Amino acid sequence: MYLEFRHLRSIRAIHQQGGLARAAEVLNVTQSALSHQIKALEEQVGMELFLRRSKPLKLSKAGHKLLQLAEKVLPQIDLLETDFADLISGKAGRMHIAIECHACFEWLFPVLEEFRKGWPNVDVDIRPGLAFDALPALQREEVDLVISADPEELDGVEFIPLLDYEPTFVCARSHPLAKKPFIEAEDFRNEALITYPVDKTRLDVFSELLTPARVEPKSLRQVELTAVIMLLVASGRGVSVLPDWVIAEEKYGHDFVAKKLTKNGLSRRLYAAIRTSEVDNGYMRDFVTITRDRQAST
Amino acid sequence: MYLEFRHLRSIRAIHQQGGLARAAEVLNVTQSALSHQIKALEEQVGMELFLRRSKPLKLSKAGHKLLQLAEKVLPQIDLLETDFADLISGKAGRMHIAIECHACFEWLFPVLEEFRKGWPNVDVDIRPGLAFDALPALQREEVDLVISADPEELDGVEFIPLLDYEPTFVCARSHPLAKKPFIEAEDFRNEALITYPVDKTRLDVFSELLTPARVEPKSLRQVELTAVIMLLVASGRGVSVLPDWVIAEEKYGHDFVAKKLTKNGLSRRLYAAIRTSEVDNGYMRDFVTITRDRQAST
DNA sequence: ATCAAACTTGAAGCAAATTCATATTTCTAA
DNA sequence: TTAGAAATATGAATTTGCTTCAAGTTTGAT
Repeated sequence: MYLEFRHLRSIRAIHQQGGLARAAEVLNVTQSALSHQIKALEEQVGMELFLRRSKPLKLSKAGHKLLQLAEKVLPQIDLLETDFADLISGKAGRMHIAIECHACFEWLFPVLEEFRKGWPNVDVDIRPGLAFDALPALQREEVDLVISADPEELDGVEFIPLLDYEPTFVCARSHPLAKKPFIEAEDFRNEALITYPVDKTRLDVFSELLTPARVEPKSLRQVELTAVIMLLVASGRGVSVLPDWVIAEEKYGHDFVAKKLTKNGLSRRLYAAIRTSEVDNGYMRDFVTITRDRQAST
Repeated sequence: MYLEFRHLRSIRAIHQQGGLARAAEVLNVTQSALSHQIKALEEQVGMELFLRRSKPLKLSKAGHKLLQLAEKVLPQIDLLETDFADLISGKAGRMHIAIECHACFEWLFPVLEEFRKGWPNVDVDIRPGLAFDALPALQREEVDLVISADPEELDGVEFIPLLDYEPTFVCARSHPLAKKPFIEAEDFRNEALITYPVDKTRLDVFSELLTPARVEPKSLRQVELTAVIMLLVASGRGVSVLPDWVIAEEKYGHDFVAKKLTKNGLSRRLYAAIRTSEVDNGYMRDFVTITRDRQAST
């Protein structure tokens, strides 16, 4: 059946106005056009849509069905228009986040919790599992924001500083290294290092310390969850290097000690990678603001 | 916004097929046409609907909104088509009934109860309150069936016999007339007659008996409800004339007696008035059949 | 780097919706 | 009943805008 919104609009208008002539005015067409249109529709459908004998042109059974559909469907288009207006004005949108760092969950969740309140029409999601090629995915618009510590010159992508953190050494209270004022690369030679299960190049310990110093730890163990890492460390099964914000979390207890790496400590910076076309988006900017504010307040 | 179903169909097809070329085949247009159409839509909306950089053409945020609408709306058109098919084939329809006789409720309700089971897609309703000009309303298609005892030659309307009944005299057991073998017009001269609140010309007692005999009852009282009439009659407050099927109803008790009117009794016939165009409708015929069957089985 | 596949673009053609002018129907009131 | 007015229907002409054609551009794969 060849039905179009135009037809539904006509049916509704004719019903509301109670006649072709008035409906035609409302619809900004001639009365003749409406007459032709309805006639064509009736041929399509194979039934009369209106009862012509009565003067306040009444709907037939089939006409009622059509009107019913019109009243259900047409308002949805209006809704769509406001949706589009929201999208254009930047009140609505999508912010699917790819995180390259496992530990980021720790601060990201609270930030998103706050964010959602201010931007109810923004579709927020976290997409783990594509840590490896998150930036290409950003360019392909598969995700909209990548949390990364390694900014690079990339076409159509901008890196906005989010927060600074300090990769920090942790070991059990009873551990021999717990007595040193700070930790150096050489200290890892005899240790069992616990890390997240990602490539060495993405781990601060290696990229910032061990690889330049050409030091390999005695053994390596990869663990998915931050809580488990802390558990293993606290019970003396190994040492680890984690961002300072993780160590500050109360929930992991106090059976471990944290130490600077190198005399002055390391410093790393996290960035939000965003498509250049979206850096001015209200919600994108707000996400950055919220993150920085929370960081500053701790 | 100028949106049409065509656009929704296109969006859906492109999404399903993953590309303009394949979608164009499905939609039976050239791929160029689709390209133009989408481009025009995007200009309308003010946003891109698809992400062109990726090969399996992906939807943008705005595109998703449209797809969402399409998946909600397009199936409803298909439903409409089956509705229309039902209407044309006569499986669905409307049967709004106007009754001229008050007492008809008694047998009509059970009939409709049975009818509904067989014709779930027929919209059944009883419309009291237009007893006076029910037949013009039938012609104007405001109602679809009129129950009437007075068939007339009317353009586009047919009268189909439904059932025969006998207008029967009722009075209290203790009433003097209860002893007579049958009742004549003259017997009403000293009686208080209770009738439904309608014009005399529509009351069997008058049209069939009293008016021809030029007899007026001592007094007249109009009562709406059948049950109340029976109550008044049983308690000796007056006499009445009702169809035999009412008197047969168990629920009205047995504190009254029924008598023939005139020696051989009166006989009246009820008709279903239907527009000629609908006499062959499956459900119209079935309504008649059900009514006759129930009548025969009592 | 080159080729093929897929999409875009502009101009021309064409079908279908609209308009104009007029006829017909329906309603109202005398 | 019959005008007269209002509303709807109809037919031909016109215009709109969708579609196609033909050629260009981009994208992805080898």
